[in-house]
Amino acid sequence: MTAYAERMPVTVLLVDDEPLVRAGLRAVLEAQPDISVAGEAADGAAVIPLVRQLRPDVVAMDVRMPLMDGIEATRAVLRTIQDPPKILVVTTFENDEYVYEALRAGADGFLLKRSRPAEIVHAVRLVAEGESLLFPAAVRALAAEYGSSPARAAMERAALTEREAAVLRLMARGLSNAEIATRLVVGTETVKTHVSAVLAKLGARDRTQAVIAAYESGFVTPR
Amino acid sequence: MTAYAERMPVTVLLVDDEPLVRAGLRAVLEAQPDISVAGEAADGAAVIPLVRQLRPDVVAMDVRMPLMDGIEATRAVLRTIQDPPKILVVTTFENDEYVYEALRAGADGFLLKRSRPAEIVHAVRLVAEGESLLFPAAVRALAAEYGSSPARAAMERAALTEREAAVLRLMARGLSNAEIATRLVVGTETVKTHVSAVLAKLGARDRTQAVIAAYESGFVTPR
DNA sequence: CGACGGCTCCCCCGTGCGGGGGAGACGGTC
DNA sequence: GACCGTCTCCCCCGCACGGGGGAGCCGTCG
Repeated sequence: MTAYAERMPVTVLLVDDEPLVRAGLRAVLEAQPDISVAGEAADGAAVIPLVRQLRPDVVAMDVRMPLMDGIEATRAVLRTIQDPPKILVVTTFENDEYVYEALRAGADGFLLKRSRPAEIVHAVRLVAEGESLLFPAAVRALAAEYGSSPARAAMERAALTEREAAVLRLMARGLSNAEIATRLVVGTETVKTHVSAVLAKLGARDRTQAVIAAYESGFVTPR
Repeated sequence: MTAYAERMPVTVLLVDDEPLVRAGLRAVLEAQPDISVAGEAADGAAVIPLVRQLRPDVVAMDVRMPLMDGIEATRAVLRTIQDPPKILVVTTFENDEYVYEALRAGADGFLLKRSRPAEIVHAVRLVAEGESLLFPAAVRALAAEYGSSPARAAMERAALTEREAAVLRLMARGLSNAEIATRLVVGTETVKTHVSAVLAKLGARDRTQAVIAAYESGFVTPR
């Protein structure tokens, strides 16, 4: 179970007033073994203490929020926190005046909510590495240059393979081997192989212990 | 005990042009054992064949989509499909003219993207049961009556005895029946009795689902 | 008093689970 | 070319798990 957490995964704090968007970002990002969501906030006003506490590498920050918007929150983080996290501004609209405001305020990147999961993942990895993503075009260019399967390279260094992670996620939802097989459109024997691999890698004796490890490690999260 | 999957889970088709929203809805809905996402579509134009193929109970339909919008798609489904699925219109804005259009076109419900997960889940369950959700206020009222989180509500209704709770705690730490028996200084048959009671009360099919419910309800917590 | 619920233990029985082994196909790396 | 990792599928096999019964002991409560 020392799997992911050990090799310096990218930790992300999600800040968006819509739980659905947070859930989506979380689902997309947690699917990557080298990215983990450290926490969530529903408003910019809650960012400062959370950043202090969680020390995330990246903050995925919505622009429009009820109490404190993304611009104010970005300014507050950069002013208040020493060695601040990278700030990835998340927005709905292509040409959002607020986004440019946020970038002027010091945000490191720019991400459209309508982006494909691979692009979202890629954007998080890039800003974490210190790259700047100022325009959606840049995201696409970089994603294209990266190759057809962006996740592959990172996956190879991960403890769980892509397939094993998928199986673990379904295990953590309470699915039986047969149900997982149906869902993934493979045979039950294949699922058993993956389950055995997961158990071995997590040091779990049975699927219940594996699910516990998934919760304890943050691979899946309650709520 | 024929727990969740048996009792006719609600199947949902997600139709939204934004992958992030689909991922969010999927994450929220799949967290419920009695709800499963049958498929996804990125545009209203793809809905008809998918509905024919998947026969979902509910279609969660975005209003604004590039090729065919939710109104047109709703009309198309109701006109084309015999015994059509319930249509739950998903929208970003509180007062969206398009939503009323969609409702006039025959949609069964109305859901704001900014809704809390519990509300989303509740809305899906209700339209699946034939209820209509025409206004957000109705959703909130019902959600409020329902309680904070579905899993918690299930736990509260469960009313585990002291012994059953003790057994569940140990289950959630990965112990086998034999180990729990040793720990509690009782026979394994006794543990099995308690485990069965826990499964029945939580509506879980096996110990893994019980442990998941324990985490989701906050009965046990990570870390 | 009897009824009831919680805790304890017992039986039988089917099966899902997990370990062990092997194997073919594919895609990379060396 | 050989090699390795992943994904896929197959076999056998033992056992823990979970469902279905039943039963005795002990409290509380009407």
